[in-house]
Amino acid sequence: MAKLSKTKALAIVLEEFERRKEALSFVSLARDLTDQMNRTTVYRILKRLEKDGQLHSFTGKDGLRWYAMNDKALPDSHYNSYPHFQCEDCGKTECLPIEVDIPDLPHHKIASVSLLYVGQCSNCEEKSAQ
Amino acid sequence: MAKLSKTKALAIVLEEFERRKEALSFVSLARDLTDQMNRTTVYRILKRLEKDGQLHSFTGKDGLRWYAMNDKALPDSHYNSYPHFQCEDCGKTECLPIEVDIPDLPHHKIASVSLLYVGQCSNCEEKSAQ
DNA sequence: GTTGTAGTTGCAACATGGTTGCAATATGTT
DNA sequence: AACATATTGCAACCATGTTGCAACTACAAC
Repeated sequence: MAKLSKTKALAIVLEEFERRKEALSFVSLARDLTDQMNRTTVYRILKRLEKDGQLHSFTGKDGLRWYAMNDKALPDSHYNSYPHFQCEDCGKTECLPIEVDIPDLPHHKIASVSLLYVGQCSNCEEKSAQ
Repeated sequence: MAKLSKTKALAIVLEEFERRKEALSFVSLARDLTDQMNRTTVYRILKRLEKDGQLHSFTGKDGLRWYAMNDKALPDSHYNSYPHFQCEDCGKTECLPIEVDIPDLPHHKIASVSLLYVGQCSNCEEKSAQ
């Protein structure tokens, strides 16, 4: 298994990530592409691309699964402690291109660390300040 | 609204947290208490206790909602950046009684930060080492 | 203790996210 | 072209979380 075929659906999903340049939830992506493919297909393409190392995934503040492109300049291991931001008003989610120094835990074997900042994006902050 | 009545169900839930001294997911708690109350009741009691400041909640690695008792010695604000650990083998989740220094983000108004370590608990590490 | 009100519970129903089995189809290799 | 393998659509399913409503319980005022 697991030889990545170049299908139309795969291309559409990848284009979507390249065009929008932001993290996308499975749910919203499936909704946006509903005319072009079945949501099961979206679901499986995301899994495939993640396994293939082109995307990484994380859990948003509401427990939804989000996906974003991997930066080819970074080693895979970077994504073991990759910080993200999610806006509590509009739900929009960003990858944060920063390194955060996370201390080790004694007596635990740590495989990965997820760090999610929750707050207002600049857009929503402006709106709510009016 | 929001005056906390001392009901039997509430007492049972609180006892469960005090007895087990660990984080509990809504799902497992509802399952464990299934003979004693309806899962909707568990669900609402957890919400109530969280609002009341006796519990805090967070999202586990699989997107499930977890609850744990607040340490009365700590200010509420502590729970805005409270780290947790979850075992990737057995799913067990712990509150980590440590402070992690999370850097501010420029151009973002941060309300809270969630930090989840994922790895093996000492129990599962032993098992898998055999 | 009786009464009244506000808060709580059970139940059934529902919404959503995520997942699988399977048959039909597309891809890529020889 | 023929074959093996990977991919897709569909329908079905499961789990988590959530709500509306009527019945009930806690509790404070009397």
